[in-house]
Amino acid sequence: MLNQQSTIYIMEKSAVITPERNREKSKQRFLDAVGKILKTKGYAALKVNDIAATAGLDKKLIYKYFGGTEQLLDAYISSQDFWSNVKGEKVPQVINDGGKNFLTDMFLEQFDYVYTNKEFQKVLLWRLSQQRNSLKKLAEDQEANGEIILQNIIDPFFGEKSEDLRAVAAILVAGIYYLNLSTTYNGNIFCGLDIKSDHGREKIKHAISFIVDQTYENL
Amino acid sequence: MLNQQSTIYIMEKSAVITPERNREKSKQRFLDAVGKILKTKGYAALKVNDIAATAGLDKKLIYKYFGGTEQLLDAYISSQDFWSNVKGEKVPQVINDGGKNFLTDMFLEQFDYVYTNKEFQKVLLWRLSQQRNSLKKLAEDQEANGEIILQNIIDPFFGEKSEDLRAVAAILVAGIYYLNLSTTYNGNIFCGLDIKSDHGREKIKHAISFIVDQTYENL
DNA sequence: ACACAAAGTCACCAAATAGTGATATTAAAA
DNA sequence: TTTTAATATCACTATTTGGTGACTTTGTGT
Repeated sequence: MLNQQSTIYIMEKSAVITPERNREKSKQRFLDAVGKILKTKGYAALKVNDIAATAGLDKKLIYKYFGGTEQLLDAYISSQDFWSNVKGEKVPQVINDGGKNFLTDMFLEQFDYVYTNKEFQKVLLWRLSQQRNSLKKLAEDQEANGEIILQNIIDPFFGEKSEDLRAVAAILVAGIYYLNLSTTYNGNIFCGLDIKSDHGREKIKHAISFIVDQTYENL
Repeated sequence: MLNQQSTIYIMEKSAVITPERNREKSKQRFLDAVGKILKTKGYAALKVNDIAATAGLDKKLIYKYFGGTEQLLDAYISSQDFWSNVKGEKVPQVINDGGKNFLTDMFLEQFDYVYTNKEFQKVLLWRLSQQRNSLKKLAEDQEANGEIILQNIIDPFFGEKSEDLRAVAAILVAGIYYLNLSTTYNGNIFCGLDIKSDHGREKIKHAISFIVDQTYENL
């Protein structure tokens, strides 16, 4: 009568949904829950109660394992590696076009990456909206990654005009981010182009390639 | 003894801070309060209690005059004209360069406008983060404004290549937005350029001009 | 089998927030 | 002056959210 056990046993196939009593696995479940909520509801919905419910565990454990929601979020952020596609390691060994093709491909790839990766989109938004040190660190990591590429590819080729290409790159990266963020909530049309349609996205990609081309030829 | 009046009278210079008992003026005070909070604390801080406190009036009036916080925010948005700087009326009568100078100036002006106008920045963020019809309508208004310019300047000059210039314009506008948003929270450095320094901003502006130039010459 | 430490749950408190009924205040009409 | 209707305030409730102490459950070593 007293203390009705809340653990639910599903008898079919002997599948048992029950806490695993494994600290590490439980921690991971909280981290996963953060990712899930972030992806589906955005950073504003990252509340302890919700996270605990999503993880299927008691919120008390968040305080026990991480110290609090803040630290859990920090742990989540540092557990992710969003810049894997823009890593310095990807810089090719042999470059004979000043890196034009490499840069173009990188921008185009990034354009699709941001488009498909909802979690990354939410992190971008999160970064714009919240003062959190771990998020700031994310931005710094990104800068550090980019810097490798810039120094290895752009600087040698453009010499003293390097900063001018950096400015073009900045506009491209920023544009790629915002275009994809914008279409999520604001609507699909931007400057009269449907950014969610294949046609619209092709036009944008074409423009990206064009801008890089022109920069290499006429800067 | 009972019911101590909270209205505060400041005797100096006979300046009296007191509710004006004027519905329209009070409504305006609420709208102003929304703008003030938005500018200083961002859209997430737009709570009834805070808005009422900032306006110096009771929150009950928000329900009475607007119906609720939602409607107040809607009223605020429609009371503002955020696209005043990108209005179709600004299109010059005589164009002999295909609108190149006009477009360049518009982009450069927009770059500075977003940089200085904190309220506008918050609205951009707000639009990216919230599901609110009035915000979506804002985006549509913006599109409508831009469309006038695009149709009057770009379409006639670029003909069937019009969509390709629209794509370049989309990247530029989006880049201008994101670069300025990013530096507010993420840090000043973007692609190795200090977007808040005069030098960095000059480089970006130079890149904007360069991209428009190249588009007009080589698209 | 037993003790015990770690995993996990639950009931509770405190603070913040949205919303409303009862009441007071005042400008202006009668 | 009195009445009245609109303006405005206040005190209260309900809900949501973050946080914690006391408890139960369970795997493991003795």
